[in-house]
Amino acid sequence: MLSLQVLRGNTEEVKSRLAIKQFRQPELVDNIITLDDERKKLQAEFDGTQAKVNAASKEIGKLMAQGKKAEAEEQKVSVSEWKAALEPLKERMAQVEQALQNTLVLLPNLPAAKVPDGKTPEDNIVVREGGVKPDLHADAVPHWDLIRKYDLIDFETGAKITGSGFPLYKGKGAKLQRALVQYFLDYNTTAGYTEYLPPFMVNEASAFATGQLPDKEGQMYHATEDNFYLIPTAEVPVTNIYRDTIVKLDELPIKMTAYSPCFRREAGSFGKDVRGLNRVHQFEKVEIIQITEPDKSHAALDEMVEHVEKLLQALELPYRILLLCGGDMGFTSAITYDFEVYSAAQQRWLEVSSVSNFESYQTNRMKCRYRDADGKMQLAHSLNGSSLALPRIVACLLENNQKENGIVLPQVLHSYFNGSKME
RNA sequence: GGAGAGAUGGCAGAGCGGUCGAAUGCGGCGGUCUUGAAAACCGUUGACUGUCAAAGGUCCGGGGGUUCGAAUCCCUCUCUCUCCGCCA
Repeated sequence: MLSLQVLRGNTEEVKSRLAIKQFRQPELVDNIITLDDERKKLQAEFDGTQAKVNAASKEIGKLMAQGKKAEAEEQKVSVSEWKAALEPLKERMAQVEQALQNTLVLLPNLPAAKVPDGKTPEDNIVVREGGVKPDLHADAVPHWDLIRKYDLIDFETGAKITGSGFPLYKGKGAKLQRALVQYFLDYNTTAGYTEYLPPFMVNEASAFATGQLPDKEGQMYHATEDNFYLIPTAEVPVTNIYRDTIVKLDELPIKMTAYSPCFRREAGSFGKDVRGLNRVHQFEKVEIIQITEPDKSHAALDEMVEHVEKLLQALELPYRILLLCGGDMGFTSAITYDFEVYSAAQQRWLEVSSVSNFESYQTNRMKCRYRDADGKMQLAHSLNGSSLALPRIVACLLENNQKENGIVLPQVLHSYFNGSKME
């Protein structure tokens, strides 16, 4: 969440930048400042009275030690009067504090300077394209037909076991998943990311810290009996490793990677968007996460973008990189690049990665700080990105590499797949 | 699931209801000494809030209670450890 210092210090700038994010309630910023003023006023009053109570209590202790009982009793009377006055103050403070927090979490992150103004995906900027769109043979078909042809995924049985959108990978389909996960993790660890295998359910505090709660409550599966949430991405458990911590300056940047299944309810989707692997409730993903010093986070973002780009190049897939406009960005992000690969048989671009800098939005919620060179406590910055989300990569690998007699995998996967072709 | 023990500063570990934000050790930082380092010695070393700066306030797992006063007593929740049960 945004810090009060920023809101108070740059009120008008905050409002205009929120507008780029298509946030329509600038009055909330003023409400927050009013509430904070109120909070400070109450706090000052409370503290003053509490100070008197504390002083008198010490005095009573001394008087008792000296045997001056009568004087002690006198003091006790004053203390109880002060304490009575404290009660309503305390209550009022709790209310104001609660209202302040509740409003504060409604504000999305501010967009970075580079972020283009815009409302819809059409306003996103294509930063660059790479790779070559393949010329498919005449009988080329979409991946859902290839999946059936080569018996890679049994959607129907997945639906029987659980429900629609829970694919059952099978045979070479399952093996390809494993190969991709393995390859992606190796690629990331080689680049200096430390590998983690996190819990796949998180508690409320973790879901709040990275911004899934309260904003995206309905998009997560919720195990109500234990109040755990199934993770929508490894970002949640992995970033939370550093919740409530003060990291040492020389530990930064922290680079982490993790494989996890991802669970998304995604209510309300339909049609061709959800066909085959385009959109599912459970999928596999390898994530990269960084925690950095504030003045280095934007360079880290560029580095992560390049990292993911090279991975797509290694997979020999046609891709493009989009800089998202204010209206299409996530709630918690300051700047986001989306990666899309071209699905040749569907003739459309599919999002396979999203790389974002959250600046101090998550770390402020998480209380993840470090001490800078001057010994001052500062909020770190957090970033993450997918490298990569599997289903759509698989869809494109299948579609783009289909030949009359099988699917030819890119070179880099041969050793992981223990073969070069699916027939 | 049952029984018991515990949760204190970066770590380890004291703490009689008052003078405890908290002994001590280690670690960290600064210094003396040294060509440099080690050792030794001296000093220093939690966070939040508030403020120009301070004063003041809050925090000893979370929440509640007793008391003029709680790290210390009571209740409750969570977590950790040990033993038993169950089990991949």
